[in-house]
Amino acid sequence: MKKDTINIYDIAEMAGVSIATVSRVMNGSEKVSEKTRRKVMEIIEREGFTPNVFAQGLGLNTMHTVGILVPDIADLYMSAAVAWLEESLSEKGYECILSCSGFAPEEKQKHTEMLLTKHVDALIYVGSTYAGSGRSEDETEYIRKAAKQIPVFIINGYVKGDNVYSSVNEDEEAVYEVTLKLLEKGRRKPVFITDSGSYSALQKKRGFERAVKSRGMDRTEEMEIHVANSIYAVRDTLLAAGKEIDAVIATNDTIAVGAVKYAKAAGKRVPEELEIVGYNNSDIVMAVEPELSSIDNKTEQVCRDTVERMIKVLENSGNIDNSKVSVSCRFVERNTTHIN
Amino acid sequence: MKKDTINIYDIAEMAGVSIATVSRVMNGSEKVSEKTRRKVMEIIEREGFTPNVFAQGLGLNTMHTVGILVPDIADLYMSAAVAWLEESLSEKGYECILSCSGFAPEEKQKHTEMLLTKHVDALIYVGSTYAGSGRSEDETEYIRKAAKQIPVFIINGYVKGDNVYSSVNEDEEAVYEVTLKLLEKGRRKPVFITDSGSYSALQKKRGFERAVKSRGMDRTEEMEIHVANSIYAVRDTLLAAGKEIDAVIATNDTIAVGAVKYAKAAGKRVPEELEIVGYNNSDIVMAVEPELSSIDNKTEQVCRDTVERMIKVLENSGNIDNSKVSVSCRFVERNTTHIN
DNA sequence: TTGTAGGCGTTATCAT
DNA sequence: ATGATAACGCCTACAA
Repeated sequence: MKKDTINIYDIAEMAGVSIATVSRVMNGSEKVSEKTRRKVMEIIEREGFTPNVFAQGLGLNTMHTVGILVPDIADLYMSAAVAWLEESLSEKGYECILSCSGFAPEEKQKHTEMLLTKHVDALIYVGSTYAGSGRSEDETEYIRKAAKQIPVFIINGYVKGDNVYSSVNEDEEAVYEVTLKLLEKGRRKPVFITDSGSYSALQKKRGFERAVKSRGMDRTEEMEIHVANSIYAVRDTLLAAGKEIDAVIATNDTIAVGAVKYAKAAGKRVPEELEIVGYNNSDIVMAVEPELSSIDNKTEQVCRDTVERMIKVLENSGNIDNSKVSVSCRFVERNTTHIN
Repeated sequence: MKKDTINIYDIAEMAGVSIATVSRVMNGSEKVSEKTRRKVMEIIEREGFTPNVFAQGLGLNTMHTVGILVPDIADLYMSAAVAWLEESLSEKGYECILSCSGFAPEEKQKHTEMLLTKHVDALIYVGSTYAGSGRSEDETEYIRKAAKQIPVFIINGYVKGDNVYSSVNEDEEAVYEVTLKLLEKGRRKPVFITDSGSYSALQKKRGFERAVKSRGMDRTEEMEIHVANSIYAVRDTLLAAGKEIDAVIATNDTIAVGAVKYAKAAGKRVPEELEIVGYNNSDIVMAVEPELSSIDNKTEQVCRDTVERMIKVLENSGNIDNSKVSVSCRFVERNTTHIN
């Protein structure tokens, strides 16, 4: 039985040079005469030779691969983010290993370890669920541990630590501003709805509360609803609560759609009697009727920037790049609000 | 500077055995005495040793990794499929490398080659775009070429070839039946709308045409519309066409939502004046108003089955498993039709 | 049951 | 500019 794949020795032999020379040609070293380079290249191309990545990895301890962790790739926001990340990474010559961890802490850790085992060059966590609630440092300990081995990047969440780079949206500000506008236009019974206790959800909540208080209103527990991330769950929760509400600020678009469904079920006109603001400005905003006003958190930009930073960190490792980057959001008004 | 990672030699030394023994313990070989096994295991665990995957790969020529190709991970159907695939693969101890190829033939081929270069154990193509239009064998040649090296699986598309395993939905039948029902209920101006000329789109079209003809109607060019995969594009195309239509069969849910938007813009009541059927039964069906009737192509089942088959093929390689599996679809009626 | 040694295909460090 | 050779860390005949 013959070898199945051609290797550097074969090429060396055909070209009548040593493997060292072939390696130099492959890696674009200067120290090869133009003549030999051409000769070797010709054979490499003719034979369609590509170096064995395992052997390369063994020596260099890298396979130009990055691990992407995501709680749920079927989620609109996450899949959009992964799409941008993959594109950017691919442009830069990196492959990505996708790992869907779910939301459970043990699983997040397990998937992280799995990826480290594969010797990826960096880790990118997508979604603020990985940043925990901020209540305890322990929640994010596994991230710092990973960061001891390779640089770690977080999309939309802040985790403190050496070698961990965060990219966060100015969610507090965005929610503050939009809530304030709603109140200024006369809304009196706003509710904040979230499905999560993550870093970013907390930022948003803070923005909401700040706006409410700044208008001299009492912020009450009743103004804040925690619910599963499902259209029907939101609709039914609101119906069951039976409260008077005239504005909804949701921490994602799915929840906001649930609010629209609630309005329909309860016979409330949107936006006249109930204004609704979503978050993420995902593709679903167009599907709903009326079309959803939403806060755009600039996924594309954040993802591109993150990959850019990753490359920088990887190339001049030791770079003291700014470890936390903020990007502002943009309110996109459609037909579920009327504040501009 | 010290070595950064502990290796099999270190463990062997600590345990006072040879590396061969450590290797045997790691791989669960029978030929190790219970005593040494325990001693070695203890040290392995204490040190948290994990074998270097590159070295393993170099020898065994596998890293327990599969390549997943997808034209667009931000698409609802694709991301749902990838979610199921990743979950199943992960359960079986496989990692997945995600590659978003887009729809261009050269890119599909390039991404395929990239993945082969990484020595993945198998390739999974998600979406019938990879199966081409069926007009020419050339379109899918790159798939057969890949299949010479590793088994190839296709989710929702059929490609003929050795070592390529297809999983297809009975799309023709599904569309035939639903179209027939619509016609039987009195619809006279149905249109079929697609964004694609893929294998599965063609199956669907065939089902549509068969139903139309079976009712003694003339199938005309006008009944079939090709359009970009965008809500607004569909809406505007239908508005511009200004045709009388009373039923829409769409090849995906996004297109169907576009039809709903058209109905609203044109002042047609759904489903009374216009019935609309989507495809994929994706999450978006709930967001629209009225909620979308859609054909469920059982993504979860197809993905799980595919991974199951993959494992089988990988384990007893040479297995002559059935290379084409069909799964039937299920029409899910919601509020854009009234045929049941 | 255990150990020795060769091979997997690169890259990199020396000589030359 | 080029070649020989030693890592890299694992697996697995083959020997003992």
